[in-house]
Amino acid sequence: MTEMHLRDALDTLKSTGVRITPQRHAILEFLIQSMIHPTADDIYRALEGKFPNMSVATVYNNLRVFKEIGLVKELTYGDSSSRFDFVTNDHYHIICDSCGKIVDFHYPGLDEVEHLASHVTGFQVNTHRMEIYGTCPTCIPQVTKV
Amino acid sequence: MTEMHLRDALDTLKSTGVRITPQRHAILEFLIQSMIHPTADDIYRALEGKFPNMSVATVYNNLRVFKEIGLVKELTYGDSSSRFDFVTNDHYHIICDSCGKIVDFHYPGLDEVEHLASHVTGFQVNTHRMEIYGTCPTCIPQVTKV
DNA sequence: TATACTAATTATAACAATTATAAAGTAAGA
DNA sequence: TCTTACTTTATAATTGTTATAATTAGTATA
Repeated sequence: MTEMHLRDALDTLKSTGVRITPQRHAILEFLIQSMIHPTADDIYRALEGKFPNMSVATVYNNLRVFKEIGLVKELTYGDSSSRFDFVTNDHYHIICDSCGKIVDFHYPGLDEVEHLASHVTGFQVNTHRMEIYGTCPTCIPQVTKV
Repeated sequence: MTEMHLRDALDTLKSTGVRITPQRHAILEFLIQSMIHPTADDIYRALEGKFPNMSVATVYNNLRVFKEIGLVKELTYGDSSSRFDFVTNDHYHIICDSCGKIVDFHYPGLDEVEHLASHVTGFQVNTHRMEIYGTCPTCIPQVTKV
């Protein structure tokens, strides 16, 4: 699973003429196998064992590159720093207001909203984003108790 | 229309025990009558004529207060700074990728998504956000032309 | 395989949005 | 009016992100 995604991602790099460096390889690998929708800093700290000299700028630069070629999505929630998500099939996120955990879920039918929005506003629609906020099962007891 | 919203908003302040200061009054008034979903800095600059000594911190503090009592929503898109939106009835935003314009539109049926998400993930759902991205009618000619 | 060219990385500085702090000022109830 | 707790102000600090310039390293080509 991870290997397949990684191989696909590296192919995408090759076919778009983006050089495959050890840092890029490692960042992609981490993004793919990570389930935590990491921040740039998460990635930086996760890889500083393997690349003691890597600069934060490298992380940001490459995340920008990955975004440009469509491998990665940037998630900007209310909190200070962006999170990054390796793009597989379309999914949405549900976020715990209490502990911040992000869980993926899938919902097929949001194309209709795009059509309506396009019709009402005259925009040419490209894409959309949606997030749901709530309390995760782990946090419900704490939040509910008086 | 503006007056009504403003009166309601001031009532909300009173009933939640938040003091009504001239700065708060002006920030709310600006948020309500402004159609541009302003940034904190937009607000600050819009009011520096009326309040030459107002501090940016005041703007941020009060936007936080307004958010806490539900008068205002913070919109965090990809770009650097947050935008703020006075909460009236539920609406969504469609954003032009080319010029950044934000247009409101209304769509009733997203409760179903909340239910499904709740069912699949076990979360207790509070709210959601959605934005649509595309090209606005004004920008379509520029983007389309070869 | 060696060479050369171009792009990527690093280290650092700069920047910009936001938040923290402490002192001075003020809204609103007694 | 007086008092007190909350707000504002001014400023400094913090933090996430980007720009710069020099060094390093992929990759195509011979």
